[in-house]
Amino acid sequence: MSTRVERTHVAVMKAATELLLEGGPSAITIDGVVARSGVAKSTVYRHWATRDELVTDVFDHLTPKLEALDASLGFEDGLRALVRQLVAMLADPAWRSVLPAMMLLKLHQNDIAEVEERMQKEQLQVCSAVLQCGKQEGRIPADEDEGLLLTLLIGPLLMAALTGTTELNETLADRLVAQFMAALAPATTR
Amino acid sequence: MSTRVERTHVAVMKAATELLLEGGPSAITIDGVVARSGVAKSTVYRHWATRDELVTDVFDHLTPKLEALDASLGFEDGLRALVRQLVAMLADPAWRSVLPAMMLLKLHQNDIAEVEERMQKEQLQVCSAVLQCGKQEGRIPADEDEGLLLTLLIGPLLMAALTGTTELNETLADRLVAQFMAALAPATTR
DNA sequence: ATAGAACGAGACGGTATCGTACTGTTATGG
DNA sequence: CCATAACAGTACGATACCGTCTCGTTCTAT
Repeated sequence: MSTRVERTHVAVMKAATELLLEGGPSAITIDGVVARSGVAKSTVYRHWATRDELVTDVFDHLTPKLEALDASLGFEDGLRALVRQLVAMLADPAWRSVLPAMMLLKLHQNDIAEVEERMQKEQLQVCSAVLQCGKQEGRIPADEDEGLLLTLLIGPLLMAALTGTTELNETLADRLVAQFMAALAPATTR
Repeated sequence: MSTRVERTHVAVMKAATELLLEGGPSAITIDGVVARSGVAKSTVYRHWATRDELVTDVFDHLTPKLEALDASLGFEDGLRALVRQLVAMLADPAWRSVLPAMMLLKLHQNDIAEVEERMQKEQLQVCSAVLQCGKQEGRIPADEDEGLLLTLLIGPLLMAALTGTTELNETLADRLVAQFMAALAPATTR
């Protein structure tokens, strides 16, 4: 059993999230949230001081978390697991709709920029761990720029999610890992 | 010398574009455009029937064109030229700001979706020509999915433009081509 | 059981924006 | 030169939305 405060909080967040998915960020309207959630306006403003605060909270709750990978997997298996996790994340219709919204809003709204930054930082940490593993195994030169490698690795997934030119499935994931490894091979011999 | 009609048209588009870059799509306001351009509201509505029409027109005029490449370049040089052109396009600050806006709006607005679709179609044609060249040279299997290849090729550039994790320069371009070619090599031997 | 916190319902003022209408002025092509 | 198309300036009505406020009701913890 949950308290009343929790229930209304959840109801508002649910309504706001639905509005976001259906009509973009500008569709998150106090009046709209009130109408859809059944929660009174005065109650909404009891929980969030302003509309922007609510919007930011919605984005914050929608950012997917990347689970840390077991280091014992080793580089190649770890990489495969990472890409698989990224594919699952980007294949989610909700996130595919929210991601462009965040990309846009972060350019003009500091609140959203901070949320996006936190998310990226967390995800970068998980990704970086895998690359570190590759460096320890000698598959990646120690002086290699991690940001560059991650761009090469994740970029195609991002594009697939945003443009829909290619289906986000395991075929893409496997192909991507293969390409990444193939490009790495000559680098180890230099 | 230009006619008065052209001058006012340009003035309005310029003001609207500036507003878009400064504050995102929602910043394109008729009153805002009127204030900034010095063009009267009645005149704006003489050229565009509605606000959405103006916004769509702004996006349409901002979509970058990809120049068709000389087929005599051959596959590898053509690919290099293509990636160089894509880097230049995505390095443009204006386009880096407009692109996420288009990605979002196309999800909820048919006008913008059509503009984006036309752009993507044109660009795909140029990119496809290069891949066809590769197929003729036997560097790419004839049955290979072009969409998949382009995702692998362009994805990293798109990510670099959107997230800023890596600088969009020739280093990235060269690295990308190298990786792409390296991944292609084994595929020709299967 | 009861005091206090949380809530529902909705009125309200204020602001921003859209699109229209009207009047007088200015540029432009024939 | 002159008819007219294009323009400036601005008032206006219509919405949509934000955030505040009041008042009566319901839940919840002690």
